[in-house]
Amino acid sequence: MPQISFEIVAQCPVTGARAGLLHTAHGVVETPVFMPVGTQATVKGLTGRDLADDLDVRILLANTYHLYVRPGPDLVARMGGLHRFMSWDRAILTDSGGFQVFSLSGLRKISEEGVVFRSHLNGDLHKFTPESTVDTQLALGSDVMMVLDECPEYPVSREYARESMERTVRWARTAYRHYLERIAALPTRHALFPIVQGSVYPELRRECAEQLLELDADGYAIGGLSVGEPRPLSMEAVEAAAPLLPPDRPCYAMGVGMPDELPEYVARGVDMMDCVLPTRNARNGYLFTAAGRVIIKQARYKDDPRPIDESCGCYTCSKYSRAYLRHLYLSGEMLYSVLASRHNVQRYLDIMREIRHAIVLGRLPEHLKAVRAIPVEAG
RNA sequence: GGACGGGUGGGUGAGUGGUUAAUACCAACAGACUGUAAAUCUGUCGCCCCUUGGGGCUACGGAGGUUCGAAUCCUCCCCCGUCCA
Repeated sequence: MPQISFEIVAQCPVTGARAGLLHTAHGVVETPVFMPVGTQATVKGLTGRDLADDLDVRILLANTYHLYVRPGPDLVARMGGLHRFMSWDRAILTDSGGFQVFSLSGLRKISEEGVVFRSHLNGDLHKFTPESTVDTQLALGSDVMMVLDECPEYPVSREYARESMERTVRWARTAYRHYLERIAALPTRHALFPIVQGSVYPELRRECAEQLLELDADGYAIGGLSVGEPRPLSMEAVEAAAPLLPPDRPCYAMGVGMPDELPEYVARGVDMMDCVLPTRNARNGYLFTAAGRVIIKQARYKDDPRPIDESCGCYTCSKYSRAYLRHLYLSGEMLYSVLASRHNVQRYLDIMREIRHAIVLGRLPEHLKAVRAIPVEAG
């Protein structure tokens, strides 16, 4: 019995891109969707009011590894689960910690049973297994859980990519078996997505996708993207895997991407994405607009009275000038991060709404053509 | 008037004979960031020239001097601070 369901409302006849509705235990999500990243049970700089009432975010992402090492799944469970703990009653997807296998590579050791981590906070040793990460995510109360995977770096040899991919498939089977046992006894609904790996090798991607199909999961993810590889190779990896995944289930491209990449992934069959870029780049002075980037610290914006993006309806753009935001940035004021993050997340959500709208109207090819013409630098 | 202390590149401030166009931090300017060890990190930062690497010029309050060589030592002068008259 499905834990979440996916309803396709429109499909692009040219690309096959879909507009859909993802029904979760915590509400309905319009797809294609961008999920803001709230690693530590918070989207940095944004309140629940910003996210829900203002930006109308329907699903966000949290991280199992980070919440595991602090404050710990037991505490979160005691506080009523992650939704109640962070006061977010909409959907939550949790990453398994698989990405940390990659990003904290100096602090971990991979074996067949799982990964042994050294906590980046205090050096304590922790072991993550396919089963334990399911349990941890269930303790958090995640709506969409991810299997533990290994996200290999780039470049990686074909040999290691295969070895790693095959281990990820074995982990996914183990996790799934455990998951099915656990949810049978639960009244709540939690999906578990396997993750397609295989680095930049299309045949490994295909092989991985085919093997994961046997799990008959509610949705599938494509991982290992944007780990340093040239963008065309990311696209190739998705092109290899996405067509093999079940057409009636959501496809989630993990950890992507830049604004110009989002429609490209959707056009290749992706329904869900997440990325730290809108929030991290906001804090680092890099703002996204419909007309290209604005690096707010640049001297050219010193006395620019315009909003970040004249076509944006967000709170920041309705109230504040580039000159003011630049001043806040250079002064190191925390309000800068708040206002910039709100704008960048708005931009990402708008990008997804525009894509969805284009699919529903049957105009995705025209939309793709238009967005490909957006310059790098805003005026 | 006297006694100390001090004057260094946009700022603060190291450096007390060569390896110093001069540490570091700040500012300024530019860049990176993709399932967040990130409110982080990197580069440039006297002028001119040959587009690697290098060459030339000007620089540590001012003027002289000692020395193969001075931001660094000596002399005088000018400023600033503290203290004593």
